[in-house]
Amino acid sequence: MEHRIEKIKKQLHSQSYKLTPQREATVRVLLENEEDHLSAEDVYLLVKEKAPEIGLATVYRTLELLSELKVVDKINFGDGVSRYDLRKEGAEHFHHHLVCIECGSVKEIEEDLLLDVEKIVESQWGFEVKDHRLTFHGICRVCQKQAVAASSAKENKE
Amino acid sequence: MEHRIEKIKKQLHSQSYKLTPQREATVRVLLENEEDHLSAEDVYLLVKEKAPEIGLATVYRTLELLSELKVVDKINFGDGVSRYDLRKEGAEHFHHHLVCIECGSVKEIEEDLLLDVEKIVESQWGFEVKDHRLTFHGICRVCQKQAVAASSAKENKE
DNA sequence: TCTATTAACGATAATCATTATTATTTAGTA
DNA sequence: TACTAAATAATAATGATTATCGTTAATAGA
Repeated sequence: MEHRIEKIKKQLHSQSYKLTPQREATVRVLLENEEDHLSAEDVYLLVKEKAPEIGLATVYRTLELLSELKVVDKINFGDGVSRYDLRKEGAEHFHHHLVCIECGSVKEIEEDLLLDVEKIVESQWGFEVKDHRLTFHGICRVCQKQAVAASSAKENKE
Repeated sequence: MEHRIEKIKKQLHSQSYKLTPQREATVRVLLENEEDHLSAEDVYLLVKEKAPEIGLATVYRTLELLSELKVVDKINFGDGVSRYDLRKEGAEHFHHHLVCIECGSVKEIEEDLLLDVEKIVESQWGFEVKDHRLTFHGICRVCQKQAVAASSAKENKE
């Protein structure tokens, strides 16, 4: 964890930004909740637990800054809120998401599945790909099992 | 065009919705601007040209309805506005987008490039894919050429 | 060390897209 | 023709995000 904070600190310094206590607190919250997809409000509330004097605007400013530096990715699942996701160490690309339309869960895929597709896009459309966003909507493993269980229960009943 | 409106009318009727004049005007605007990625506000202004009495809320409601019926897809390019895109006839999936980070242009790709990737997701993550959203960010053909032209001009100057 | 300069901050007002409300209109039907 | 429910227009309300502005903290030079 400290190692990653050091790294982010260097990234900030390289663009002559500072890692202020507020920014550090925000980054720590992101690191501690890496699995989640926090909204700015979520981050604000979590940071407030440790540093109650922080302002919401600062959280927004920090997230925006981290987003520009590609430390976090700003994503939007269509619910009207932006969510912020730490980019994994060394990852060049945005990771992919699996959004379950039943339970709303979001799972991440680290593997880059788009290398071949990007080659096609570059050769066929002459488009130089810099980054991508890929989200699948569907039914997660858990909900599939529940659906099966529910339908067999119904059969027994009938 | 009339053919496609008829089809949408049937889709509405099948769920016992009506194709009111306001809804029809909205659909026509979408059909006439199929290449663009209009925001609700954009649609509203265009519809207003033909049917000035329409209200913004009605446009929102109509777009939401068409979105539920999968007639249009609601997309978000991260600029804080939802955009609405007619789904092509017979298309089962959302089409892909190429967003240029230089000039902001958005190009569509009709071909489904994700069939293989979806198979991997289904087999490896047990996730039943229903739909997808794929956007590439990068530099379009035009901007690439301009960059080349600009750098060679610079060389000549030096 | 002291002061000037600037970045960063907190509080809060402003903005803007979207949604909710409500009274009215329309279409279909008995 | 009158009844009922859906759909609408106008507008108020909401909620996320951004801008403003006075204050604070960090840094650099005298």
